[in-house]
Amino acid sequence: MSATLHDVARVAGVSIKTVSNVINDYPHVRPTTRDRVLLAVKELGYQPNLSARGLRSGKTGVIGLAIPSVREAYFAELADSIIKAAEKRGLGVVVDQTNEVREHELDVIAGRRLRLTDGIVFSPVHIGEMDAELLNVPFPLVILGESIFGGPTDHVTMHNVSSAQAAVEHLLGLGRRRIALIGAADSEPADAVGSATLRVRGYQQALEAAGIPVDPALIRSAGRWRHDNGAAATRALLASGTSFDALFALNDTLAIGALRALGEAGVRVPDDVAIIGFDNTDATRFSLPSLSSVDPGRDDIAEIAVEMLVERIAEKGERVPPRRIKPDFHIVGRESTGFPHVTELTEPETPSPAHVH
Amino acid sequence: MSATLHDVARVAGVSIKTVSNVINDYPHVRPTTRDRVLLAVKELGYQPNLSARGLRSGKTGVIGLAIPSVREAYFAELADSIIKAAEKRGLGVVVDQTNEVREHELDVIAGRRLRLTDGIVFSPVHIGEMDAELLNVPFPLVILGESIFGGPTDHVTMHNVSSAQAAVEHLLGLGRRRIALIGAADSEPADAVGSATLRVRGYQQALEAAGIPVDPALIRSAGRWRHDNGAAATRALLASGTSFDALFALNDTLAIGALRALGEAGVRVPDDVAIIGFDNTDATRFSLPSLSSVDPGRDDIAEIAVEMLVERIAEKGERVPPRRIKPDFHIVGRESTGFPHVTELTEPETPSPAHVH
DNA sequence: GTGAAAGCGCTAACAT
DNA sequence: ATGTTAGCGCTTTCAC
Repeated sequence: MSATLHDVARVAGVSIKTVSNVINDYPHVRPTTRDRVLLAVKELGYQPNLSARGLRSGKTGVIGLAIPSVREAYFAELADSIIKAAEKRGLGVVVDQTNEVREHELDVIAGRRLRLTDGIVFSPVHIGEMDAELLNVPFPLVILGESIFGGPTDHVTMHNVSSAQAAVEHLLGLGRRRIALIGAADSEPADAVGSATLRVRGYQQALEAAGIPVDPALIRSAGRWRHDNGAAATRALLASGTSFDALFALNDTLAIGALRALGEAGVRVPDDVAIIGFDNTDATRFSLPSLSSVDPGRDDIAEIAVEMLVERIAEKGERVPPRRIKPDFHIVGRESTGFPHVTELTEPETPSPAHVH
Repeated sequence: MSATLHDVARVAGVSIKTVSNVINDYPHVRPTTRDRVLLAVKELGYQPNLSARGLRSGKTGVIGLAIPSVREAYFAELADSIIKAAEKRGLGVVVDQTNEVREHELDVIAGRRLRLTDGIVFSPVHIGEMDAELLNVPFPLVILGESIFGGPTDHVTMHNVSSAQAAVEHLLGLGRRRIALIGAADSEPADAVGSATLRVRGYQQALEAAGIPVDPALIRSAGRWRHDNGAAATRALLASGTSFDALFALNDTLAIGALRALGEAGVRVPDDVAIIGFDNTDATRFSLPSLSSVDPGRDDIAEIAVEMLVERIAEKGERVPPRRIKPDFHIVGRESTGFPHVTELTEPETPSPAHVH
């Protein structure tokens, strides 16, 4: 099989402790000794056994990311950002998909999944305030996207309420008054703090502040936030006969489904109906028309979450009290709300060198 | 800290071996003993230390997935399928993003990343036939998406050439004769076997079979297969003044970028230009117009890849010779090539139970 | 600055 | 059917 510390030590003519010191960049090693060891390492193609290291040190160098599904654009982009943030710190990422199943989410916080990890970044859907005590877990945990008030855990969340309010104000600013919403939660548990609930609250606040009554007929639930459900909710809205001149989709994927449904029905966007989505995913810049959206600061969220988790993993003894961070958001106006399209490259540029063989 | 086998053994009044037998479902344990052990397990909240198990057994229960980026729709959907296939078998998945950087890809096959895994599913971009010997790795490896001819590794690939040919035949069947292509490789290494090269070959074969000369002015490279590059390549094509009545985008994301660029230019799809993409990603069903595409059998690819990897991981002694599998593909006609739109739910239905608190 | 030895928690061999 | 023992490869005292 592969070489061990002992093999390297034998070849280099030193003890395994010295080899270990070199591998781990322990400073007090004589340069000549270090070189001898490194030579032996290269010669044998030695690679440390991470299971053994993990057993001894209690750290695996891997963190877990528990999200509903990588298949959904927001989470795909989030996972990309999380993986990059982890890689910067030398950490791997195990991705676990909860599929929005509460039992699966409970497994995550019970530590029944993702067990070879040093800590977990978790984006729950069905964990509410009533579950706060469950979050008292014996491993580092950072919660994303929801705010479990009073919980014992670090959170990196969004300004769900105020950014949703700003999105609706964006529509109001266009003179629209009959503003529909798709993506509300199907049912609302008493302790709901999910993104859907909070964004609906922002919608209501914006309308109330403008002196416009909230019309329940304009608020549609949509199940999971996927294209098909966005299209279906919009078709239902059209079929209901309720008139509307703007649409707030609680995320971009729903909005793109809505664009499709409106297009099929011959409704013009933004002339007849203005649309704004949420998340500012890559696809928003390439639909026809391009889609206005709320940029919730996703990259910041990922970076902060990983940084917090790393701190918790390194923490020993006295615990820092739980922290709660919300990055800034901003509204991005595009064609779907009457703004001009900008063809700038806004997808992140990643190095793509020529084929060097 | 957390309980160990010894703790459980002490509480249950048995030896640690018996506990281990129970944990690992070893059959020959007296039911009463088993119950006693399980009680102690529950009482102590015992969870096996996977690092220790990994060290001893040589297996971690985690596989690696190395792909260019989860942010790209095809890979997001692939990762979803791979994670589900792995979960069925009790395996976790560490996701590693190569970003199409060759050095990073070399790290993957050198085992310098994803080292806490039992095996790796790898979708390379810059590994060519000349690298075949590098694939002689000491760990289970399944290659996706490319076929390194004569390599020592299991492959699950697509019918890149013949399905691309079928896609172009689909366009020819509409009576189109000036068929452009976007997404060709920027440069072509001598040993290129990448998806781009193979799909271009299918394009050429289709044209040649139809007696239509291949016009290099109709073939555009596009860098990475992202929306922005698809739009840019299409704008360049339009700006070049070369006339075309159909467009084959080498993947759906490029195609959606192309739809955007054509829409901006007032070109009607499919009337003026018919478009077909590749991958049959979720987004194809919700663009305006909806996008015809090649369904390469992605779910099958994921399932087969994980199954092969699991077999290799379990393999001892005599090695089965490398296998090469290509699932069936098929062409999906939608509005962008003049087919009617179907509003069926074709995104996978995943369980989404009500909020049960 | 380097070495010797203990032991992390588990599984596999062997013994009973 | 259950117990005993050794040891996976590493890091971590504690010597020297």
